[in-house]
Amino acid sequence: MGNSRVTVREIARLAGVSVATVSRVSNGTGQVSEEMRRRVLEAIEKHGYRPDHLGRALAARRHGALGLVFPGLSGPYFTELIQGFESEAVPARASVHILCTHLREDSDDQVLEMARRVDGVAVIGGTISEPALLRLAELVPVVVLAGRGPETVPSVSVDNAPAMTRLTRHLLVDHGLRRLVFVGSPDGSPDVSERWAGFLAAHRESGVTPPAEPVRVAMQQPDGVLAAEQLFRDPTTAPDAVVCANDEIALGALVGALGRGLRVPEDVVITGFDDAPMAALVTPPLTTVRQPVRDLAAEAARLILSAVDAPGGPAPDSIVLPTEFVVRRSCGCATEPPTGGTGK
Amino acid sequence: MGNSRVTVREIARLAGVSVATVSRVSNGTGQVSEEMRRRVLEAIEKHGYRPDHLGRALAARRHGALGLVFPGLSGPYFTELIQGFESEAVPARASVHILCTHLREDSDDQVLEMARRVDGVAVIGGTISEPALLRLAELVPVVVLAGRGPETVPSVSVDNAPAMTRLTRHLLVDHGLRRLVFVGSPDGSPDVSERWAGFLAAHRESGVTPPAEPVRVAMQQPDGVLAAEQLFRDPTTAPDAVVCANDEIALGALVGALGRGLRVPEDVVITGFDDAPMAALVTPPLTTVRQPVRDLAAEAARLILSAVDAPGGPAPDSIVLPTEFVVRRSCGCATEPPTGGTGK
DNA sequence: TTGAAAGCGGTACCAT
DNA sequence: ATGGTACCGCTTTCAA
Repeated sequence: MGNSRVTVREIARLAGVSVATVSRVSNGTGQVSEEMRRRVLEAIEKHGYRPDHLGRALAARRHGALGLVFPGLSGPYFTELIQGFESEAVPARASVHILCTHLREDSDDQVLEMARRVDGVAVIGGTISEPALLRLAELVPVVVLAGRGPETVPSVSVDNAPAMTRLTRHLLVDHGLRRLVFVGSPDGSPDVSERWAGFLAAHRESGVTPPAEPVRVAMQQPDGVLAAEQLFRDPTTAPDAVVCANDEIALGALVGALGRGLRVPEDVVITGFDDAPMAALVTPPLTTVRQPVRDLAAEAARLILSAVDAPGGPAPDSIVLPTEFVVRRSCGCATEPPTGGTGK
Repeated sequence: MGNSRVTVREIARLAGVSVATVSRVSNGTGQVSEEMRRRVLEAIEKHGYRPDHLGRALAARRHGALGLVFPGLSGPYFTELIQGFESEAVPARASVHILCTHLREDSDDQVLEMARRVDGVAVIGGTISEPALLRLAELVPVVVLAGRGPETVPSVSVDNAPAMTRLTRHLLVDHGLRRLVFVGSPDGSPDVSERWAGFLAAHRESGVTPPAEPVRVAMQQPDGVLAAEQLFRDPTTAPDAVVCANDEIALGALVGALGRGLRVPEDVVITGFDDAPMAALVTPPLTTVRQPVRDLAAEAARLILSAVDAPGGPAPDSIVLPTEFVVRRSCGCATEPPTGGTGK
């Protein structure tokens, strides 16, 4: 399997210098005379020497890798997340390990195992147990992405609750809607749980009785159409508005509603969360909340990277990024006037 | 950062045995007396010793990691792909490194860099240059996923061309459609290029003149709606049928067509490829080609894993997995009679 | 400036 | 069955 078996000693022998010198040259550290440097470089070039990552990592006691743990990637949200994370990791010469705990019982162990192969880990909120998170945090720097961890673990998230309150208030107050439902499972995901809380808060604020329970479904398009089927089966109990935990669900619900011959927003209002690329392209375009997913992940990577570089430093503060309410047609608005920050 | 600093020597000293014995116990290799084993286990337990992955990897000259390279993950296709790959890697105690070359100029270098950190790599067809692929292959075992590489590099793919020919023939012959368009870019993706070829072949077969060029767009839902907008802007040049390179595009095109007030399949037929979960759930359900994405990735992982275990062995044969034509309503069929293998 | 040598954390061969 | 020890490939003192 090729020439990857060339080692420092080999090069040292070939160039007639010591391994220390080779190391210095290949790393650009220390002082090396022009003459030596030339000889070494020549040998390196000639034999295609590239320092072995393992040897280097062992000596440096650093893997040069970051971990990213999520439930099971799906949809544009995770796409953005991974790319945002990579956008910071790659320039820092750190590779990215991913782990989908999705549907696996032993995910806590898997994560702990991963901790032995990376310098730091970002965990999507809700993917592993709190004890496991704590254990993990004493092994490597950890940050919770999209959620909140125990006090000691920093996190990066968005202002889900106020954003969802704002959106729900718009439906309740500006559009006078009364029978709203919330689609999504607050149980496993901190994000969704906060959005559900924001949904409830807006109801409380307006004195409208909210539904007792959310419609619990997963976060993908198919789940949205399934939810729509269930919600619109019986016209007498059908809601005025379907507030979805994310755009994927909303897109599915929209397809499902349209497929049953309903008009949106005339017969039913549908809203999302994320502002995924499709949100603006469907008919009617989706009213939603834009969140900076890429930045979120990039911020997480940055936090970890700096914790890795400054071991023993103070735990970084948690970060909450702002969202933006995006009004389009699916909520019943004719145009898009009231845009702007979440506003509190 | 916790007790991860416990080493073999430490444990050996604590248990009053040699490092060799500790190693034997912690690996379950060799013969160890009950007494020794107990003492060692006790010390291990007490100090929470877990062998360091780097030390182990260096000694074994094996990373215990596999790489997965793709253009830029998006949509259900890549979700399935990653999970299929992981489903084989994780049980083999190999972690998964991912690399999205998407929009990066130096992807060839990135991939070569990755090769130094993993034992083998799966590369999605069309993501890196052929020279880079060859270089890569002399560093570690490589398999091309969804595409074909140079003769010496094994690949795993599906029978794209015949499958697409079958689907197109159905439109041409069974439905008598004449003005078909193909949406997708054959350029970067071997999969798409084969599907385009299959599309052309069916036309040739039936003596129908195919469009001179495909409608080149990326592989996601937004691209599909954009394509629809462009295709249906001018009614006089609108196609009878939109054959999409994958379901994502088809879903987008469907949304776009429906959004413009067109009826599907009455006004225009739309077909996909993949049989993603949404395909069966939209209205009308999508006629498409089912491909075993998960199996594809799992097979790739298996191939790499066995190449890693049997270094110097013969290059494994390339594998072509069968697809299944799935007839639903979007092609104009009332029901779903003609199902079955691709048939050749 | 350069080199010898001591690790980094494990594994495994070779004696005993 | 057990222990001593030489690696694995690279970095980094410490002397010269």
